[in-house]
Amino acid sequence: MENTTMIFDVNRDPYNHMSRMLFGRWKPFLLMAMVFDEGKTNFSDFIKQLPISHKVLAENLKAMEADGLIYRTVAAGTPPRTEYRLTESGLSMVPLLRAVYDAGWKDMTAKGMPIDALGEMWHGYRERDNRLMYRT
Amino acid sequence: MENTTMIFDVNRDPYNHMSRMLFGRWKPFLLMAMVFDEGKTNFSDFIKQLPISHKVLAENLKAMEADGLIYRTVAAGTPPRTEYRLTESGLSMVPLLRAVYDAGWKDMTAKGMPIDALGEMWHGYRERDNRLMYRT
DNA sequence: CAGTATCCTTAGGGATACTG
DNA sequence: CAGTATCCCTAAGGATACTG
Repeated sequence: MENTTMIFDVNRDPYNHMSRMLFGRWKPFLLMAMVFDEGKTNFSDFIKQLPISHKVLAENLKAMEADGLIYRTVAAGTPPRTEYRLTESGLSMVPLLRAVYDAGWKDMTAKGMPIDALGEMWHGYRERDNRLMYRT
Repeated sequence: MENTTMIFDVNRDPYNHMSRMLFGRWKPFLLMAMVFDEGKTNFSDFIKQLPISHKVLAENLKAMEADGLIYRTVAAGTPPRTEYRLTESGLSMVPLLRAVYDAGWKDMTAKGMPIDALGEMWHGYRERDNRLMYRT
């Protein structure tokens, strides 16, 4: 066969798919928040737990919904309450997230890098203290 | 305890550490290239296999060296040959990369999204064909 | 061959204010 | 409460040319 110029299309690659769908700056936290809240979290609870803006939160939740990781329910009332829950697909990503967190935790520890204490609470590396984990 | 304003420092979080160190646009490919080349790859071999610019490649390799994932050797000669190899630490990341690739491959397949054929060759989902995988 | 050096474009995120 | 709408800023990456 002669010279071929066939090259990678990185945009059709599973790594990039996962980076986009699951490993942005906020998505692992949003997903894990739903796990720790026993499956449902409302909009303002995300805000209380993370230094994220409304805009970025809304964007991320929309993308995750479009990717089939979560779904949204609105309970009527005044004011109405919107809850976000994990789908089966979203739940299936948890072990992978934990594996990534574990590898990162070990690498940072080995290198003597400081690790956020609240993150450790979220992930079971430190005892949870809800007085610290929620802004009121 | 009264109201506390303690919040996350996402920059001290293992997810972000891993995203930065291992999951950029190119790093999984650079790392896997070294695995498939039996541990050593020289600068231009990366260029031949990926649509990456010299500048971005150099930046990524430097960062990976600083993070202890790879190391560099220069063999004297005309021209000199520079080889990059995985460290123990870099090699230890391979199972995690495979797990992420697998999850992404399955998710994309389930959703009917097209997957890059060359990437599949790299990851053992399709038989390797070096005539396709190298630009000459 | 194995890089630097410049310059440019874009996506992701941040701050703030407004609305049903 | 649960979002939109604006505007801004920076970091990652791309194109191209140059060098020991």
